[in-house]
Amino acid sequence: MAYGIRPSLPRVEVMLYLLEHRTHPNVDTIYKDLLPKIPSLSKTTVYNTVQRLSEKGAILRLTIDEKNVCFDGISEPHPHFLCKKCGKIYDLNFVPKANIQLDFSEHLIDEVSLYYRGICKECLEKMK
Amino acid sequence: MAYGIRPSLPRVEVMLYLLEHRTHPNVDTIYKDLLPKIPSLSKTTVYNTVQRLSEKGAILRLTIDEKNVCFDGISEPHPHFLCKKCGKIYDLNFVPKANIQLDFSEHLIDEVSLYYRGICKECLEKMK
DNA sequence: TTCATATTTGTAATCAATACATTATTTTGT
DNA sequence: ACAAAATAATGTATTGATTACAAATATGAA
Ligand SMILES: [Mn+2]
Ligand SMILES: [Mn+2]
Ligand SMILES: [Zn+2]
Ligand SMILES: [Zn+2]
Repeated sequence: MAYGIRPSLPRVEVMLYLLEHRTHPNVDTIYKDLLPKIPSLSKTTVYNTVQRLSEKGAILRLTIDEKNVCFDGISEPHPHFLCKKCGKIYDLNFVPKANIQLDFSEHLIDEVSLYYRGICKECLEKMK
Repeated sequence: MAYGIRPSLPRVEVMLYLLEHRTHPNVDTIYKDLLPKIPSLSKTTVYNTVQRLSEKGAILRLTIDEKNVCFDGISEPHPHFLCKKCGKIYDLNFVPKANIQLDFSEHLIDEVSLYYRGICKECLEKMK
């Protein structure tokens, strides 16, 4: 599987799930969706797996939703938008320029998250 | 208190606490620190208060720490840094330029968060 | 095969956050 | 000032995401 992770069945399936479902799901959603395919799967394994995958840099861990952590199979940093109405998380496909300005704080930075919140296009149209 | 919030004792004290303690505390910390001064305070009141203050725009609600929500008495948006070693949250005092580029996604955006994570200056020095 | 290691599983525990009912305080109208 | 209504605070119970932990299973090297 690369990233120095042994490609067990749950790990491969979680990784594939995240690559195929670009919805930024949480652990519970991943678990429920994979259970039919892997009946022996336990939720703890999903927790273990996303933990491992994210610490190795294979997936992104999002804290945009304060209810629970969400995950993204695309590990290149990119901005996200959370709709406060429907709860969906969208990708925003531009590269934030802010990342570059970090020289003068002397912390060692290894992660950047850019989060936007508001009402999504779809919800706006329903409200008209 | 302005922001259309009736200035009850707990509300004033929570607001003052956040203005005086620039540590981005969570509810439990606010509660424990104010309890000696307001012995009747309940944690539910602190939850209610930060909820009210943040929805009125008087304080910032941070989701940088996946364990719990943290709060900031400075309500102007500014970037934050979380140290993965010691857990401290620092202000980064530059204005991110990324915010401006949001035209072409047609969502209605009312909140922007820019979060950095890594190892803070202090922890780096201890490790030497 | 055998042993050591890594992984998975299931259950129990933790703990932040919320729900809700009760009490207290403040405001409004008289 | 008084009564009624509205708002706020409190305490307890509950929810629900996440973690801890121990037992079972699978993997890989020797
Ligand atoms: Mn994404
Ligand atoms: Mn701050
Ligand atoms: Zn929406
Ligand atoms: Zn630190």
